[in-house]
Amino acid sequence: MSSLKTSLRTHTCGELTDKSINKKITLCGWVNTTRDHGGVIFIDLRDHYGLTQIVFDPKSNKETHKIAEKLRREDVISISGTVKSRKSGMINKNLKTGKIEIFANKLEIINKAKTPPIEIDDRIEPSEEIRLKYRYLDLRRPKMQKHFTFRHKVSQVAREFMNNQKFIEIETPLLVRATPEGARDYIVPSRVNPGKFYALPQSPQLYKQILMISGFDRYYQFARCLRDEDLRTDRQPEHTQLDLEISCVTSEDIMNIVENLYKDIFKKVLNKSLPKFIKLTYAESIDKYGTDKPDLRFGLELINVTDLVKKSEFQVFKNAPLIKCVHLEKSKLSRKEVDSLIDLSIKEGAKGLAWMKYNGKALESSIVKFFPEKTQKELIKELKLKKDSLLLFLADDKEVVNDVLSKIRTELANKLDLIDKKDFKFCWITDFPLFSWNQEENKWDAEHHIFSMPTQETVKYLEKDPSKVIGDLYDIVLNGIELGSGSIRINKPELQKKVLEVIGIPQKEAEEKFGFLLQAYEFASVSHGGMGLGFDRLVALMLGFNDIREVISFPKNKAAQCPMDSSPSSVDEKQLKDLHIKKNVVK
RNA sequence: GCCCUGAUAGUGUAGUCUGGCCUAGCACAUAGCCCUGUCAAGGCUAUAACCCGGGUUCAAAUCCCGGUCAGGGCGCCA
Repeated sequence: MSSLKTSLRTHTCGELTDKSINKKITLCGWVNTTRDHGGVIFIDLRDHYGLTQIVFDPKSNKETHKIAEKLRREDVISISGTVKSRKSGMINKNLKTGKIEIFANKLEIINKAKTPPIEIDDRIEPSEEIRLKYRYLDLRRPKMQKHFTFRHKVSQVAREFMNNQKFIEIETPLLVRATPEGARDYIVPSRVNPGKFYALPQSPQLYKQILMISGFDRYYQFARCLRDEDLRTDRQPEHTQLDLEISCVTSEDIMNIVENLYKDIFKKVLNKSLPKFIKLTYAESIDKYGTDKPDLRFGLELINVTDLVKKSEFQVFKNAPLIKCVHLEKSKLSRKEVDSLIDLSIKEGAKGLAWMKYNGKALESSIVKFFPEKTQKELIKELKLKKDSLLLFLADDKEVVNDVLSKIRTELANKLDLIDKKDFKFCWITDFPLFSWNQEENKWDAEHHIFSMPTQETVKYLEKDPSKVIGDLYDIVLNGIELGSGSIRINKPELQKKVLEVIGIPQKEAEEKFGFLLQAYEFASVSHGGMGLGFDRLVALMLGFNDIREVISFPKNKAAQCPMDSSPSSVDEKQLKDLHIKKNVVK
């Protein structure tokens, strides 16, 4: 007997096989398709588990056949009947239940359906707008049912892994203190505290650190994180992260645990064995790929040629602080395609993109004449050019070269189809600088977050030269997308205050805003660290999507609205009055 | 705040570059009829659309201007 048997059904639409021949059963579900032959009528009945073919034969039951003639797609019905095996020629191999069919002798229409505005079908992909407005119908589609079953599986494997590693799941508040750093907070007015506001958490960061101070050795949580910032394909106002924190660890320990977590997930969910994750320092990653989120599914590493080509008469190269190039072997790029890459570089902020082609004997391009023969020979030799090698050069200051050339690298890979879509290449990026210089505000910013521990070797530069301070920080990157980041936390209040001072939060302000955290650390904590792992992104990538809305049940549109329930909405004057809030909408 | 792209029946699209052959094509859906073995059934018939406003032109789905909406990106997102 089925474990999913209820008072209203004996089986689901996805489980009956030839083992159940002649059984009397009851199914309940949606009419997926009807095929009326004038006489016999076939109905594919659908529920979460699959499809089952129901047969209405006028010869055996006139009454039900008459009702069946009226059935339309998406009506919900309950049918009782007998499981019959199909003759050999009539087996449907595309269906789990394709070896059987149900001869109905009782049919009850539970609910007639209005004609749905979208097909419950994976053939036609409706527009984003329609999908979100009728999300409940969109979610009925087999594809979406699969996405959420898949997501559930991933989260179950992750939970199981965490539990086995002795992590305990602890929930932290949704109504929290607003934070001055980082993203814009969603704020919630407090009725009982006029003029005061809670914030919705951007992450459980402070709470999990405090949980370590409290002595909970290993914590995790599937935590909802909220940010009031503009949306993107991979950014929603709320997203889920697998948040974790561990006591008495080094970053190595944490990376090991997280690496094993991902390996376990890929093994158990996709049956894929992942090799050991590559580790790059921030400096190495910037050097080779121009970004701290490198996509390692393809090569095309950036080559620093500053010293090699600086001596040229080419003004652009002569004056540039950094010159890097990408070496494309066996290039078949047309002049037009190269031009479009040049356009891309300009759009992304470079002044241009220089190129040279090697024909097997000599370099060709309009700029070759500016380079002494010796330099040309060195280039050919050093970069091991072969016939039809194409070099794309970018000369500018450090930031522009790395930023733009990394985009050129990705563009090339997409254009030349160098990426195996089924490949998953994880890597760790470590040794991030703790601070970055904010030119607009003329101050230091925290590169990751303000609670990260400086490394022992570089902590001494904290006051003299913050740019030299390296954080005990690590990011996990999958296929060029940042999946999560973490660090060992500062657990000494004095050091924390110093770090806050560097980024322009003086002691007094620090006391006011983070006093509770600093105070907690006064009571002594073991060293600890952790990570926040983007869960929507992981699931989406595993399924081959960039769009996280594919794995979020009720996402917001680009304007952060939900077309289904029309949120955000206005509220009653009474509600506002209770909250001591006056509307002052400026347009 | 800025940039780019798009808007054609219920849904998804063709047509727009190069105005006229568009009385707007196709698929799915919907309605009706035929059909007793189909299976994302088949056949026939029918219903149904050029986002809004202005302009250019003999003529606008098509070109121009303004707006609205949607999507993608930049900024922003420690």
